[in-house]
Amino acid sequence: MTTKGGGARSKRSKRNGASPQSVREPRGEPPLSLERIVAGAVELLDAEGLEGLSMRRLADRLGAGAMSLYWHVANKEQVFDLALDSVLEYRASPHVEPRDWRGDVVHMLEDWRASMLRHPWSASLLPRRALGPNILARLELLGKTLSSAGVAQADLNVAIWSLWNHVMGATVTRASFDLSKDDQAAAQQRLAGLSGRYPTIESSRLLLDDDWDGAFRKGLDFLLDGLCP
Amino acid sequence: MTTKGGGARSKRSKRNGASPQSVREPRGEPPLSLERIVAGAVELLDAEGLEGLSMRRLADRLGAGAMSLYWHVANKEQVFDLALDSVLEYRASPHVEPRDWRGDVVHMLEDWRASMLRHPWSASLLPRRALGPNILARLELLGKTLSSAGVAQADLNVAIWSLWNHVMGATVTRASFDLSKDDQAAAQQRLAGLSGRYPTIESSRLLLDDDWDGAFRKGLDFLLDGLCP
DNA sequence: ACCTGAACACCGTTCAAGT
DNA sequence: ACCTGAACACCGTTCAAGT
Repeated sequence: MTTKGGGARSKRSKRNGASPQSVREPRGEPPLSLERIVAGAVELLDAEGLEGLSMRRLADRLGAGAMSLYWHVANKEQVFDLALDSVLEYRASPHVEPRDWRGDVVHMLEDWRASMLRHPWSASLLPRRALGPNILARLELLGKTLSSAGVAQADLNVAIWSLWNHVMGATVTRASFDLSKDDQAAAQQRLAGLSGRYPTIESSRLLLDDDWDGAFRKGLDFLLDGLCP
Repeated sequence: MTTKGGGARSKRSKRNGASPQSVREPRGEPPLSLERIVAGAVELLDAEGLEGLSMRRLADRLGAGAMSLYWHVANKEQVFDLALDSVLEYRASPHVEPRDWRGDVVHMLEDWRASMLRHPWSASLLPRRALGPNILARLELLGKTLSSAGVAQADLNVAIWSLWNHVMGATVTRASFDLSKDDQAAAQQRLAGLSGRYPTIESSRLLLDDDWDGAFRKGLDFLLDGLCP
């Protein structure tokens, strides 16, 4: 009777007595495609976080038998990879004039960060073996912009990775700190309690500063200053 | 009989003599302290990676009953937090002269990165709610150095986080890419196959460039240039 | 071609019980 | 104070079998 938990969890469970299928849309069972799987995974991740995604729960949510996913997908890893890339699609603005390259870069990276913060699980997932097409497209656009802004070919990869690092580091840090404001306050408390062990970051209130957007933007400016003097 | 697997493992396997790992000290069972748990966790993580650490396997490795860990530790999360911090202890060099602050910062951050790369699992663990004493000590030292180098109080937190981001981003990226040289080559292959879809990063060989140390160092220099013009 | 349940080998954690 | 096994509610994945 292990299905009881899963069944109860899935929305609108009407006494699922002897129903052959888990409860799904009252009508029109959809056909279970790769797209539906990925979309469902993103929904589930948004709702329950990284830990909340299991193959069984995902299948249940899609109204499919527990093991049906494995026809469309090799394993759970792949579901993660696909969900991650799907969330990083970049809808570039029409963007007629290649005027302000610096503004372009800032905009691209702020959009990148914002996309990930909209799905906080993506942050801890990103530095991943599989770089999907959307991630590659973002890297390509970044590289192209930097290149046309005059970054030397020899410095290009370093510049790309440095900006990538800034986005990843800032996003991952923010996503994990944001989830626990209380812990944050507790940490600062602890700092204070240890009176004098960490005087600098205590007095700068490093752990309480929650202007993440500003810090991201200012840090990015510093980095771009160094990259393109 | 789901216990069969676990039972067979924990019964101090007398017959599977060739097992290099699960065998414990034949004599003198030690007393199972917090320190031993943390040390064992680090060993297990080093040997088997993030997925390889389970409470049961850890207990087995320590020669303890499966559930004994829970007397010393609240849950698995805490084991992760403790293992992570334990790996980030900073043995600062005596360091008499506060001469070259820039060199000091570079040294600190390279040590930080090296410590994490020695235990690749730590990279994907770090941006974590609990900042242990060793992590805080590193942040403190970094802040102090920057501050005494003349970074304005108003910019201090931004500077610290930017450098943190660089270390975290670079380390996580490197740790995950390093684990899959083949995938990396395959990715570049794929890039080439898509002829023209990603021309810039294809021609810069972004995915094949494996001078991680150099990229980290150069990116850090750019960042420091921007931070302290 | 697509989906399925049963089965296998695991998990983390609780708990009453042992010493 | 410290440790234990059994039990509970889960996992990912394989596989023979269904349609």
